[in-house]
Amino acid sequence: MTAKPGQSVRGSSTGRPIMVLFDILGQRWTLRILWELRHQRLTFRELRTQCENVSPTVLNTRLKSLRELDLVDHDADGYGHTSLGHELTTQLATLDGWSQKWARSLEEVKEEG
Amino acid sequence: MTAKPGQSVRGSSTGRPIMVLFDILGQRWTLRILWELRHQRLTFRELRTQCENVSPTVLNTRLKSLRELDLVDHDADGYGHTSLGHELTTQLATLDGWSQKWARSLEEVKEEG
DNA sequence: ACCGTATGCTACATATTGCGTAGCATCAAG
DNA sequence: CTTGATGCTACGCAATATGTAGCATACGGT
Repeated sequence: MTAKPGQSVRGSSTGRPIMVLFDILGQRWTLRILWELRHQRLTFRELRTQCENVSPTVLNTRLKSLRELDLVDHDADGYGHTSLGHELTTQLATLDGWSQKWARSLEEVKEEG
Repeated sequence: MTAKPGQSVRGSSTGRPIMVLFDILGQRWTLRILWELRHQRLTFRELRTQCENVSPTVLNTRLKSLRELDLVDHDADGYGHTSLGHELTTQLATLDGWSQKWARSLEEVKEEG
């Protein structure tokens, strides 16, 4: 069962939306799945390939959750973002730029140390 | 061992920073830990309490990773964000507002359906 | 010296979750 | 009536998380 905002999730009985969000994003492959769908819709098998052959068991479980939470939908062209899912992924996209800066910063630490 | 940018992580051999970031954020409690430190430093035990008594095993493992990745540090006042950790958490903070909108949207779907 | 309390952290057994391979059912095209 | 693509499930094994207990250290008070 996928927890929804307003319901208690593992690690939070408040049901605060941010906690629900952290709960699902904190499951392996969820962030990656949203990410891989950022530019185009993908079939189940294409998505598997993009996600380094994640096991279909996990992929299916995640897709079920993401569909229940109205972040991903499914049609004849395969899986893709809903409008909400698109918004979320847009927010996440800002992390891409930041992560590159972060990586450079870690490099410097390594060289200095 | 904590993967760093440039090294291959579970699910990605490219070492792309965004993948490394997704790898660590996609572990249970990581997002929550960063979140709870957003306003003040906390001791190990305070942090446990804030995180609904997460097991010390997991908390310690996460803190180790976050320290290796220069997102969290530790001093006499306990654990807190590094400047990089603060930046990251600032990015995540935008998710808080979005998640509330998302929760309202899910409510509407429930009422309509 | 001794106690009470706080700190960060580890051990260990159990429970949950994820993984990888194989393969099923359905459908459309040749 | 085969071939290839689809979405998806079964199942056995491995990795990860959980929860309780407790250790070692440091501090202040008596």
